[in-house]
Amino acid sequence: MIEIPKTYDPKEAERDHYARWEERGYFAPEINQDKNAPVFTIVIPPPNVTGSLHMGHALQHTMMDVLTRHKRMSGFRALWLPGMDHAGISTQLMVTRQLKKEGLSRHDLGREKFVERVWQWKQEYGGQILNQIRREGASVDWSRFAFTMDEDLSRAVRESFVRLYEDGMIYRGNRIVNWCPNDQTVLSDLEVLREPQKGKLYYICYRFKEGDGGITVATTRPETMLGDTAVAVNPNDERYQSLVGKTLILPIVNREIPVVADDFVESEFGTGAVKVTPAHDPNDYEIGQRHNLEQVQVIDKHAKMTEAAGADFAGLDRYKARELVLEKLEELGSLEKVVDYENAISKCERCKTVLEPLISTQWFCRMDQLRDLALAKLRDDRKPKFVPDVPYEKVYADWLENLRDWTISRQLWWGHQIPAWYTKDGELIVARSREEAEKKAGTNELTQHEDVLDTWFSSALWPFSTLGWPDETEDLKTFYPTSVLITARDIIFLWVSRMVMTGLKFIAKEPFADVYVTGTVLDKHGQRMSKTKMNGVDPLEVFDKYGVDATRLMLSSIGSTDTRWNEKQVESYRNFANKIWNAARFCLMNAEGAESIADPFGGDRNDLPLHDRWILTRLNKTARDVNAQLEEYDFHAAVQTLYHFFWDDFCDWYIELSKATMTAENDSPERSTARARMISILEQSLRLLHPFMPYLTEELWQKLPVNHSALLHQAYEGVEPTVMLAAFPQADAALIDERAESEMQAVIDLISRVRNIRAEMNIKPGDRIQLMIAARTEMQSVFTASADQIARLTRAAGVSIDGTVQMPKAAARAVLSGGAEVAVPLEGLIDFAQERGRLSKEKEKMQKEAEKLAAQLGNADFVNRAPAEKVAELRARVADIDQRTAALDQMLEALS
RNA sequence: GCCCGCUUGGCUCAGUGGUAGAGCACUCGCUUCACACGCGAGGGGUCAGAAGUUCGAAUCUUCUAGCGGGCACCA
Repeated sequence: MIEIPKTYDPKEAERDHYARWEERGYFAPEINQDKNAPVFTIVIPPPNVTGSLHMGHALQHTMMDVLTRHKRMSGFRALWLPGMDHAGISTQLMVTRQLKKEGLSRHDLGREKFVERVWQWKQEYGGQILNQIRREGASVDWSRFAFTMDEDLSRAVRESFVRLYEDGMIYRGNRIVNWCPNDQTVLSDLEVLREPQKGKLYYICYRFKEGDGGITVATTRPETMLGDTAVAVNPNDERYQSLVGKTLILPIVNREIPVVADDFVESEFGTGAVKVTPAHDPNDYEIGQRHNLEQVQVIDKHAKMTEAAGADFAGLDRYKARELVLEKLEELGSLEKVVDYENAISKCERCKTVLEPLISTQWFCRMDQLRDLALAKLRDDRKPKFVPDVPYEKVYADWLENLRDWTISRQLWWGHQIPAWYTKDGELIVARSREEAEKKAGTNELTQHEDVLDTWFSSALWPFSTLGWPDETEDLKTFYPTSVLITARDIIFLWVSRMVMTGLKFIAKEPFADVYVTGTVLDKHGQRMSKTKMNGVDPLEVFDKYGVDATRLMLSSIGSTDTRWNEKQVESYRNFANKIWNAARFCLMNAEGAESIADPFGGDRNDLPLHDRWILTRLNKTARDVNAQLEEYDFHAAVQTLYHFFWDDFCDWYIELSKATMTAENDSPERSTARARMISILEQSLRLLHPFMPYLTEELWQKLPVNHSALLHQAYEGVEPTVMLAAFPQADAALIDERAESEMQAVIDLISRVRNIRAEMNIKPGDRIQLMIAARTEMQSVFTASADQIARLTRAAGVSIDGTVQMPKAAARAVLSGGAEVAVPLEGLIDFAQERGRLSKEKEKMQKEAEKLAAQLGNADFVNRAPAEKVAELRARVADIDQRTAALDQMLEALS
C-alpha cells in the first residue's frame, strides 16, 4: 500500500519537475518526432528587462501555457518562444540612478562605457522575471530565448529600418514633439499619459499698440506667454472680426504681435481669444504654420527658461517662471482674473514628469501605407481575429484609421542606434552597417547618428525577428505565422497593431491568426492594480500561499472579462487541488492488484456495470467539451467543466459507488478490476487537468501504477514518460452512453431524496433504515442492479424493490421523477403532522410548476407557433408532474 | 464631446430566446475506514429601471441611471 501525506503540499511538487522538464528538452518543439505534426506557435509578449512578475503577466502566461501544453499533448509541434525587451528608457534610467549614487553622470562615462555599464547591470539585475516565469511552470522553449538587443534581433532592426527608409517610409522632420525633460528624450504620442489636473485659468490682457483697450486671453500656462507671437480669434466671431490684423503689445516682453483669424479657435471657450505660442504648444504650432508666425523658444530641454525669455527669466525652472510672470503681470495690471480650472496635462508614461512640447528634429515612420496593409487584411481576411471580437476589432480598426506618423527616434544611449551616418560634409547615409555606409559614401570618415530607436520599433518585429528574420531560417518557415497572440488590451495599439503592419510589410503574412485579449485583474475595489497606488497583489506571494496550480486555475477562470481579485477564489482552487491529491491518495492506498488488469474497461461495454458506463460517458463528454472550449479560448468554461467532472462526478459519485467493491477485504478479480478502473479514470483526469495544473498532475501521474510509456502521445514515443507529453484525452463517441447517463441520474436522484428524508426527519447518521422502492419495470432492474450501492450511500440496512409495494403508513416518502416512489418506514419515529407538512410543501411546488405549464400550453399561439418538440417537452413535463402529484395525494390521504 | 463595455442571490463571477447556475459566505447535521483545504442536507435572486420585438425576453432593440474603460486640438 502506497501512503502519501494527507494534505497536498504544492512546494514539494513545484520543486523538481520544472528543472527536469527543461533539462530533458520537453519544452522544445524538437521533442516531437512526427515530421508531419501540425504546428502551434506562440511568442511571449516580451517582458521588460527591468521588470518583475505582476498579476497581468501571470494571467497571460497561464493562458499561453494552457494552450501550449494542450496542443503539445495533442501531438502538435508546439513552440512557445520566450524573450525580453531592452526597455530603452526604463533601463537607462535605472543605470543613470546607479551612477548618480557614485556621483557620476552618463556623460562622465561617455557613450561606450555607459552602454557597457548597462550590459553589466543587465547581467546582474536584469531579467529577474525569467526565473519567475519558470516558477509559473511556463513551458517556454528557453533554447530559443530572445532579447531585443541581441545581435540577431539588432540586425533585424537595422534591416527593417533600411528597407523602410529606402521605401520612403522613414524620414527626418523638424516639428513639435513630446519631450520629457527628465528622461531627456522625445516620446511617441502613445507613450504620453494624459492626466486630469486641478489648475488655474489665467485671464491676461494684451493691449493694442495703437488706441485704447486690448484683448484678453485665457491660459493655463502663463509662462509660455513669453514666447507668444500672436493672438488668434475665430474668423466668424463678431466680437473680434474688426480686430483681426491689429497689433498687440505682449506684456513684460513688449513684443509686437498680430491678431490673426483661425478656425481652430472656439469662440465659446474662455474669452474666445487664444494666445499663440508656436514653439511650446502643438495646436499653436499648427496655427503658427498656417499664419507663418515666428517660433520663439523660451523653454529648453531641461524645462528651464531660455535667453529668449528675457534676462529676468533665463535659467529659471518653468514653474518658477510662471510665478514670476504672474507677479509681473499683476504689477502691470494685466492679470484680469484667475479661476480654478481642471484640465488634462501630458505626462511621461515612465517617469510621470510633465512633458514639454518642444520643436526638434526627429525621425518619423510614415504610417499611411503600413496602416493600409493592416486595414486591408482585416477587411479582406478578417485577420487577425480578435477574441473577444467585440469591442477589440472595432477599437483596433478605428485606431488604424486615425493613425499619425510615429516618432521613432529617442535621445538615449541604450537601444538600437539608428543605422545612419554623416560624412564630413554632412551628407546622411542610411545603411545596414558601417561597412556598407562607408562603401556608399566612398569614405571611412563617418559619424553615426546619435539617436537610438524606440524600443517598440524592435518589439514590432518580434514575431519574426525571434525566428531568425531577415534570414529565411527553418524556424521562420516552420513557425511563422504564429497561431495566437495573448495580450492585455492596453498594448493593442502600441504593440499588436505594429506587429501586424511590419509582418505584412516584410513577410506579407499576418504575424498571428488570432489575438486573445485577456481581462484585467483589478483590486478588490475594482481599481486597476498599479505601483503608484500600491494596490497590486504579488503573484509570487499567492504562489507561496496557495500553490502555483491553484493560482493558475483561478487566473484561467478569469478569461477575457475584468475581475476583482478575490483571494477566496484562489483558496477554493487550492482546496480543489487538495481534493485531487486526496482522490489520488485513496487510489494509491487501494492500488494493490490493479496493475494485473491490462485493460480495465475492456470487453463488451454493454456488460459493464451502470456506474462504469456512466463515468466513461461523463469522462468522454468532459474530454469532448474541454477540447472544444480550449479551441475557442474559453478558459473559464474549461475550468468549470473539469472542476465539476472531477469533484462532483468522479469524487462524489464514482468513487463512492465503487468503494464497496474496491475496498473489499479479500483480493478478487472484481476488486482488482474496480481498482484499475478507478485508477484509469483518475489517470485520464490528470491528463485533462495537466495544462492547467502542471505540477500537481505530474507529481501524481508519476506515482500511479500504470504503464506510463504506453500513455505518451505517439509523437513522443520512447521519451522518458511525463504527463506533459502524454496524449490529451480525446472523446470516443462509442463510450458516450446517454441511457447510462439518465439511468445513473435516476439512481443519484433516489439517493439524494432519501438523504434528504434522513436530514429532514433528523435520523441519526448511524441509524440504519429500510428502503422500499416502487418503480415501473424498466427502472426496477436499474435500481435492483444498484441496490447495494443505494443501500451503502443512504446507510440503509435493506432495500426492497417492487412494482407497487404496499407502503406502510408510518413512513417518510418521496416521489421521484418517472413515477418511482420511495418510502422509509419509521415506525414510532414519524411525526405525521410533520410528514404531512413536508409532502404538502412538495405538492405546492409541483402545483406552481403545473400552473405555469398549463398557462403556457393553454395559449393557442404558443402551441401553434413554438417548435413542436418544445411543446412535446412541456407536455411530457406536465404528465410527469401530474403523476407525481397524484402519488403525493395518495400519500397525504394515507396519512390523514 | 464621441465610442465601447459592465450592471444576475451577501461577495466574486458564469450563463443562455423556452423550467435562473457555480464558488465563497450563511443555516442544520456529521471526527462515515481519501480528503474538516472534508462529507451530507438546506435557505437565498421579480437577472439595474422603463418601453418595444416575440407565442415566449435575464437573453434581441431602444431609452434612462450608475460604474468602468478607450479616443479627442479646447487655450
